[in-house]
Amino acid sequence: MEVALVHGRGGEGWTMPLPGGAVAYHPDLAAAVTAIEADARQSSNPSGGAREVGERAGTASGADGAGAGVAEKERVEDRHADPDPGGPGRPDFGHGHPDSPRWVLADAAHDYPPLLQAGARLDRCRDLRLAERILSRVEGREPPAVTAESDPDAGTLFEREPEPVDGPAILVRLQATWLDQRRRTAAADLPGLGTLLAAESAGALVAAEMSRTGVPFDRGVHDRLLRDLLGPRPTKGMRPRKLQALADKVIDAFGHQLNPDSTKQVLAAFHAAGLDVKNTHSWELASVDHPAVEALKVYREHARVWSAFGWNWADAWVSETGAPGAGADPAPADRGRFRPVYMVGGADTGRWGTDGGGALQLPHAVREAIRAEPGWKLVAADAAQLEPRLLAAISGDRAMIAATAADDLYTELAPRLGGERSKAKIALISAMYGGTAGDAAQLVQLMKDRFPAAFHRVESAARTGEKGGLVRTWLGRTVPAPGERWWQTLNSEDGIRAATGRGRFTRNFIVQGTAAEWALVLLALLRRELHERGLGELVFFLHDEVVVHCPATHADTVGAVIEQAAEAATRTLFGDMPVRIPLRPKVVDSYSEAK
DNA sequence: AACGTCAGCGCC
DNA sequence: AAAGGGCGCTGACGTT
Repeated sequence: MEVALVHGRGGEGWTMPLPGGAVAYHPDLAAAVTAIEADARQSSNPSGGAREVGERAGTASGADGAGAGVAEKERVEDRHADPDPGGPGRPDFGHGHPDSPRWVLADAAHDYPPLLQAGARLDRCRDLRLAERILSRVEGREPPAVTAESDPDAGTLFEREPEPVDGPAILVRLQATWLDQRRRTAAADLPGLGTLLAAESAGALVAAEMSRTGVPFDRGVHDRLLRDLLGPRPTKGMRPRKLQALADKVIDAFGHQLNPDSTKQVLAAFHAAGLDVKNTHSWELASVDHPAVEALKVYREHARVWSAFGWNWADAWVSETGAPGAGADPAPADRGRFRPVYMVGGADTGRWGTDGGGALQLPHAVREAIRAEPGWKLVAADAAQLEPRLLAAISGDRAMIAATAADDLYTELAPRLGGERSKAKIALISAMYGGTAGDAAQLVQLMKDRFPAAFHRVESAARTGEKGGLVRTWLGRTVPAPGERWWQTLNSEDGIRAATGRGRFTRNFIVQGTAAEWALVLLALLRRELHERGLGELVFFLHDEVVVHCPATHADTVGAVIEQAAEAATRTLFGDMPVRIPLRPKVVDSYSEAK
């Protein structure tokens, strides 16, 4: 087995060719990174002309089936032989040039940022850590816990091994893991699994790139929003003036001192006022007639913005512009970029999470501060009613698939689901989430009558989950198997509750998880297209919406590209099935104008 | 002082 | 507006 260490321009760290044009990569030691940084400084184009690492290292690999001039037909055939394909005709969603390898990384979240820092861009990759989790769960197991012991740098890739491995030896481990995963992917015999692994890995690249790019953010606007809501920024340890006034209103309403942040004190205060409330949730208090209720509600809303998305938050998460694209104009002083850390596959369903920054919970109250830079626009696009559309697709319910032709699915279905749009919405959401309260039970019954295939799909997922079984998304992402404790307590009261809860989870999993993978494929295709055509930068992703930052002159083109990517994502998952999943792009200056 | 859990609520 | 799956983040509170 040939092992190559590629120095300088084009390749960094340890690499080793693998079958099928893939290249194992490991960022060996700080020394290699230092060398890259020195090189990047010399080449003096850290942003606009990011180098394609793949373009050079591919020649170093000399791997089979990857020579220049390979006919398109052969490439397609090769894809069919490959258990790890990507998008249509383009393995792993990269641009698919013959000399562009698939980089096999132990953990892109760890290994890719230094490469980005050095000015490199990976076209496509396989993330072994993310793939391992997906494959383990397909097999009904839990992936090994991520601990210091299983740190790839210590040479123990998904297995505990006492002796450290370093230098080229790590590549042997990477290769073994990759081959093992290929074998398991093929053995799983799930037609979408290769696409899922490719999309997850592409997502890892997108996440690292987006964290680096950041969301354009206007500190001045943010400060103005906060001042309007809270008053001027207070000195440390003090509440903002307007927030303190709200706290005083709560105190006045109760007629005695208390801390409105303390649920214990608030609950006691309601009890002292002769009101028998179980807790202080907003919905529990909604039916309570007491002057403190409204004051408390407003206090909590504002306190939330202050503590979670206020000045301290901006200090911690908004950094200098460093705009990769918006080069020419010097950015105004209060411009910055919000740079959250994304966790690909952070939720079991495959949705992303964040590790700090709260990017996935940005309140609408501060979204006005997310603003395009001068001469640029934000193109924000969200998929309307993504989950019910995917329920139609995965269940094969013909009547519901036909209804996805409409822009507003709920209005389209209303005549058959209770008459009003709002009732159709409850019927669908309750079917997908397992709701039973209020009108829900009756409306779900309507679902059963009018759309039996769709109804059966979520019901059987719930039944499987209650019994401890496994359910999978369209592409094959699989729920975690129940733990030992789940089985042991099965017949107790707690066990029954846990089983019902798991049923609700698996019911929702097939829909939410398929939505997550559709969005992942969309992101992967969009990333490739934006880069190939040099149109703009992906800056934000939130479950079913994307935001691209681009020069104003490109905005309409970007909108069209986003719509095309959505259509391509739908075809990647569902082929000729006549399901429609529209994505509505909107060109705006501020994120608050979207939606 | 540091850490974990809970209640509550932000987003999809 | 409700119903209800998935998250992250906060301050309070209880424990070490």
